[in-house]
Amino acid sequence: MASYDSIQKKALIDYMRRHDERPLTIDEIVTGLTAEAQTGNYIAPGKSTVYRLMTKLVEGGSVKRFVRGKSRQFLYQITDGDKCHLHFHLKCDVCGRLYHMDEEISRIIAEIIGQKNGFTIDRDETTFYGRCRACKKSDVNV
Amino acid sequence: MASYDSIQKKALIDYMRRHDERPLTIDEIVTGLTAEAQTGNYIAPGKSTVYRLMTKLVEGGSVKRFVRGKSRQFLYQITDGDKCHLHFHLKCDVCGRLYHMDEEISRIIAEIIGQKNGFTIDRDETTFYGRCRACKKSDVNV
DNA sequence: CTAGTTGCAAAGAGTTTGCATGGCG
DNA sequence: CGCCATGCAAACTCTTTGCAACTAG
Repeated sequence: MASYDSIQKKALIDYMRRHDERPLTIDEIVTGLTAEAQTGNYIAPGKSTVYRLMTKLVEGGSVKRFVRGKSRQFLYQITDGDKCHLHFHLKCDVCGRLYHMDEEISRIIAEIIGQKNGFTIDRDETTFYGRCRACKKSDVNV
Repeated sequence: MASYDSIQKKALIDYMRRHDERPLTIDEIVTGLTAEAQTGNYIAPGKSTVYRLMTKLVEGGSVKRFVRGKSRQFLYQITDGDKCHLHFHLKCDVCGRLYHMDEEISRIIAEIIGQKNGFTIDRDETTFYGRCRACKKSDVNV
C-alpha cells in the first residue's frame, strides 16, 4: 500500500491549517494537539510521530521549516502548496507573525535587486525581518 | 580588568578574517585552527573556547551567526563591525558566499517595502537567498 | 593577587532512530 | 495477512556550562 492518512496525521494537518499565521515549534504543536484531543475526542500524535510526519510534510513541500534567533529549535508552518509561492514574507521580530507580500511587488523587487547584484533571488526562501505596524510603537530600537 | 586578547582569541579572529568568504561551522574552524597550529607554531583554542569566543563576537556584532539547510549547526562568518551595517545581504544557496548590497539601494528597498506593508524593516537582519552569478549555471534546482 | 580565560568533561536541548506493537485495507 | 504508522525510550548531534587550572597585568 502506498500509505494512508492516519487519524494522527489528519489531526496534525488540520491543526497546522488552523494555526498557519505563525510558525510553531514541535512542542507547541504537540501540546496544542494534546489539549484539543482531551476535549475534541480524537487521538493526538505523540512527539516522535509529529517529528516524523513533519519531516515528510517538509519534504513534500506543504510545510516550511525555519530556524530563527538563538534557539536551536525548528519552526514549522504549513503553506499547503502554492499559497506561499513566489512572494516574499515579512516577519515581525516582536510578535512573530508572518505577513505575505504582494506577488507582483515581490517579483519586481526580486528583479531589481537581482539585476543590480547579478543574483537570482529565491522569493520563497527570503524573508524580511522587522516589526509590524501593531508592534511598532511598543519598542523604539530594533 | 576589562579583558585582554589571548593568543587563542587572536588566532580565532585572524582565522575568521582569512576565511570570510563563506560561513563556517565550529568544527571547520576548530579543525582548521588545529591544523594550522601544528605548522604555524601557535596555540589553537579548544572547541568550547571557540564556542565561547564566538558567542561574544556575535553579541559584539563582528560575527554573524546563521543556520542553513537541514542541519542544526550554526554557521559563523566574520563581518568586522560596521562593515555590515544598514545594508541587506545576499547569500548564495549554492556556494554559501555572502554579498553586501549597496547601502543606498538597501535603504530605498526597505522604505518601499515598509511603506507598502506597514512594516519597519530591519536591514541588518534581513538576508536575501538565491544564487549568485557564478553558481547560476551550475545547478538548476535548489 | 585578581579578574578573566582556558580545556575538559558532564549536562542540556532538540531531533532522530530502533524496535515492538497495533491498525488499515 | 502484510505493510506501514505509532509510541516509547534510547541514541545522537550540537551547544552550553561547571569547575579547577592557568595567565596577564
